[in-house]
Formats: sequence, structure tokens, C-alpha cells
Amino acid sequence: MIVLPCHCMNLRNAARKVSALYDAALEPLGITIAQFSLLRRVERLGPVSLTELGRVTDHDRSTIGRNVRLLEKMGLLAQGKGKDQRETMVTLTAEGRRVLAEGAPLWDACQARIEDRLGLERIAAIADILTAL
Amino acid sequence: MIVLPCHCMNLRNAARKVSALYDAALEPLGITIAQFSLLRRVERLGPVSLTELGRVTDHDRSTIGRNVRLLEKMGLLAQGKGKDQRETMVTLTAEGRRVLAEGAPLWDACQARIEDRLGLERIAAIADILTAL
DNA sequence: ACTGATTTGGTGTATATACCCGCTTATGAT
DNA sequence: ATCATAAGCGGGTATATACACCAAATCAGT
Repeated sequence: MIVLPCHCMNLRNAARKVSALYDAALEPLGITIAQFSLLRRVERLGPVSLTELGRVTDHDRSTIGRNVRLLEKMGLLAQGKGKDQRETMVTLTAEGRRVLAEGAPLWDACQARIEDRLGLERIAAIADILTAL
Repeated sequence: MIVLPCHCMNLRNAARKVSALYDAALEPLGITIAQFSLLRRVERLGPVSLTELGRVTDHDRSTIGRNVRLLEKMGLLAQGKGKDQRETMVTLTAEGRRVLAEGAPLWDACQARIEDRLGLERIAAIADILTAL
């Protein structure tokens, strides 16, 4: 892949390519790395509102709402009203838990492969970018 | 922004955030950093086919075709048939050249700000990722 | 020259993402 | 209790991106 002068495009291209690798690794699950990551978030946070999910992932609420809806249609997440009738509370389904369990070793392998290819130096740099922004 | 264990999501999030900064910087032009970058590619390569653009940018042909179509509607790019009647040749319009000229200092400023915030170390790491993949 | 394989694009479909607007529900100040 | 304000969501619209499939054009081997 050609390296451009533009740091932004280089980042985008790197994210695109790395995403394709993770997506391929998770292919047996029928979900993408973005969806896998969202499932894990819900697993971690327990019943959680869309707004809260958006806050912790730093995504637009509408983005989260749409992504959750897809996972709901797949039977991996469930939505219900909370005490506050405005809030949509999101929870993991049994099937969602199963997919997470099945996916864990796939994700691990891909993650390890990436660490191998990039080296700890660059891996650390990626994390640093987020904190430096 | 929270740092995740998943290197892929960290890269995606970094790309999302950095893109937002570049997009904001180019906002006076009415185009995004992805579009700006594509315009520059066409400027560099001169009349170029969609397939060739896809190859050099490592994007799917259909993605390029759609992105070019948008820039064509904005009057910044023009499409025409080549000697090979299958090929669509893409060229920069006068207006496209104007936008590139107007955008150059905006891009420069944003690029410099990013270099400042991230430091040359991390900037180099980003470029390295692409070559390491 | 003909025919089968390849190349080039376009379209349909899908995910990921953001912004804006409008509706519903909760909260807080009087 | 009332009413203005704020919070939470959904839907519309838009860009960026990929994959699969189809049609047209070209090319290569006979």
C-alpha cells in the first residue's frame, strides 16, 4: 500500500486494511469486528442505554441505534424500555453470549497475528494516538 | 477516548477522530478529506481510468466510481470515454483545480496541527503500519 | 475471423458512520 | 401543578466502503 503524505489518509487506509483482516478472522461468526466489539461492550456494561453506549464508544447515538438494531435482528442483542421511558436498554441475548464465546479464540488469533506483524512499538503508537487526541 | 484492547478498533477510532479534524479544516471547501485526497490523486495522475485509480488507492472499483461520480456532480471532476471504450477516463476540472489550490493551505495547517499533537514518532508509526501490512 | 476468457464499469445490496430535525418523556423552577 | 427546558430516540439524508453479479468491450488462441 502506497504511503501518502496525508497522515489522515494513511490512518484511514491502515484502519481499512486491518479491519478487513479482523473481519475475515470473524467470518465464521457472520459478524464484523465492529459488531463483535459492540457486543463485547454490551457484555461488559450490562443493560445499558443507547446514549450511554454512544458516550463510552464516542459514537453518535444514531450510529449506535442502527448498529444495535442490526445485532438485534441477528438475535444477538435485545432492546427494551428502562425505568426512564425514554431510554432503550440494550442487553446481550444467550445467542449473543454464545457468539462472543465462539469468537474469542478467533479474535485472539487475529489480534496476535497483528501484534506479530506490526510489533509492540507500533501497537503502542496506535494506542498513544487515541490518548494524544 | 477510551483505549481498547482491540488494536483494530483503536485504529478505526483514531482514523474516525483524525478524519473529523481534517473534515472540519476543509469545511470551507465543502468537501471531505477523502474527496480532497482523491482530487489530488487525479491531479497527480492526469487522465486516469477508474480501475487504475482503484489500483493505486487500493480501493474497490465500485467505491472509486461512486466517489468520482459525487465529485463530478460537484463539478470538480469530469469523466469521459478513453480509447478503450470500456474505460472511463477521469480528469480534474478547472473548478477542481481551484478547490485544490484553495484547500492546500487549509490542509497544510491541519496536517501541521496533527504532527504537532502526535509527534513525529507516532506519525512515523502510522506510515510504518501501511508498509508492515 | 471466430470464440472463449479477461477486463472495465455499473448496479444492487450491505455495513459503518455522522448530522439534523422532530417527537416523546423527564426535570426543574416558579 | 404548570410550563419551559433538557434528555433520549427514531428517521431522513449523506458519505465511504466492499462484495457479488451483469453487460459491454477487448484480447488471445486457434
